[in-house]
Amino acid sequence: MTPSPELSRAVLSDEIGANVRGVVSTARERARNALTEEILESARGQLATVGAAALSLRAVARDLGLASSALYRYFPSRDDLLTRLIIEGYDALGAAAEAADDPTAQPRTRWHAICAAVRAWALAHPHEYALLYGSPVPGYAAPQDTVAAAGRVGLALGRVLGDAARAGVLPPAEGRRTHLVTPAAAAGLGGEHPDLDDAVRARALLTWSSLFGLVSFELFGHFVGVLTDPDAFFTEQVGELADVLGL
Amino acid sequence: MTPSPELSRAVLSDEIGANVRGVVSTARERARNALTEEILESARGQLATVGAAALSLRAVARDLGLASSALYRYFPSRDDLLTRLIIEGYDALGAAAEAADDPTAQPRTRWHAICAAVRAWALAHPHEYALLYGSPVPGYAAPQDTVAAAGRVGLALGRVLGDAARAGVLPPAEGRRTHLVTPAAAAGLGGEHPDLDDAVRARALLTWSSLFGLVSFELFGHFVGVLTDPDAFFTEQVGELADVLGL
DNA sequence: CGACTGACGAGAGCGGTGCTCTCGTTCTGG
DNA sequence: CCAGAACGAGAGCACCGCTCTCGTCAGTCG
Repeated sequence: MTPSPELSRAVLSDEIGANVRGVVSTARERARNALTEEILESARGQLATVGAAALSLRAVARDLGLASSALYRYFPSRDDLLTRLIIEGYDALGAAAEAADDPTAQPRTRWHAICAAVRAWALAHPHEYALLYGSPVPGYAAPQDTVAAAGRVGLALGRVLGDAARAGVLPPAEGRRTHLVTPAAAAGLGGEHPDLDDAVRARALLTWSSLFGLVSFELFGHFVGVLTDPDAFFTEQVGELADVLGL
Repeated sequence: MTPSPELSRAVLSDEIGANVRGVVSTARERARNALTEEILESARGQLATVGAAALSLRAVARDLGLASSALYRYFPSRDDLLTRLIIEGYDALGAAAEAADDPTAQPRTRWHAICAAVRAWALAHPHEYALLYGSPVPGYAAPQDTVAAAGRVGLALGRVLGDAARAGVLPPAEGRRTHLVTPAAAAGLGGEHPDLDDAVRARALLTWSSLFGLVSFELFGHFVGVLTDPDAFFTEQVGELADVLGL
């Protein structure tokens, strides 16, 4: 069990040495970054076409003309590669949500825009969406990196709620002083405002999960044979959720 | 490509010959049924402990002291075994929902009871729940058998809605004559009643998917660090959904 | 400048998977 | 009773994730 000198820290933590200044110095390091990106690029393609479950390291290696063992110099395991893709996915979805949000618009319009953007992204990237919001890999414990990225969509929705409160659009809250919602989460759900109490924040979490419930049901086939016009249905129900929020 | 005489129809359609009268005649058939059940029993155990992704036919065979190839006499592929487990899962969840429903109670109480039963079942059978409502296996097309079983929970909720309408508990509907909801699905969502129009039915589908959105988020870890009391949160939000439904 | 050390890619190999094919055996219906 | 179907075992194929070793090359330090 003596630690092999072969295994360098660089494999586990991407950023080292000269790279702290954001400058890639040595040729080796440049090659390493380039190949890492090529691996991710190939893995992204696999994910998009065959899905996470069928994504294989050996296929990525074949794609790049590498020996499969060489990949382990860059990602310690298949799970680590998937984790990276998960983070990228959350980031892409969050970016799509933020791009759709016009902070100068009415809260209700913003809510509609963000929800529509989430659904559009999911329909355009079904396998990536399934990786993010489908069944987690058995025994998969989300590393701390992922939870940060995962919050981005929720934060976008939380901003809308907070801005609505500060604009005086929300109905007055009872000022309930329970604590169903964690302080950390509450901070991301619009921050402090008299019109935002624990009940309102809890309802915000309900609408958040309902949004993904709607998208997941549509994407995973639970609405097959049930809906005639998924588009119209979705926008109508997003409106219902806005009512629940008081937007 | 001449069809091998080895492959009998019995492998694909369980019910044949003397079994149509519900009577198992030959010893061979009795043995076949018994072994099929043993395979399923072992597979259920695997599913519950390691999850669907890690469920392996070879492990089941080892468990039963069989050669792995022998399993293919009973299930043509791993996917077929999983399909069987999916159907059983939907059935078990539906049974739990129905068992929790007291048709003599108030609609809102019934709604709460069914939702609580769904969540309880999911928490007690996380891997089974993930198999039903997590990401579908890539390229997996749900056989017709599964959709029937899958509807059971929805039907239970639909009965509550219909009974509420007939009891005059629901607020009057606008009588909107759109058709977002399929006639077949509408039939299961309480049937025909003046207080049940397309808008109400669509809202029912929203609350249905929201229920599973809540449960999935809790089970798949999206509420970690967000909620202090998942139980209290859930019942409160189920109440909100009941408000949306007008129960 | 040269030597050493660490990073690297290739290849073989291990144990696992789903699935197929063949081959004896055993049961069963005509 | 006997032909044919059903069956279980076993070998084998093509994959998979992952490990280990080995020769090579680059970068650093004396």
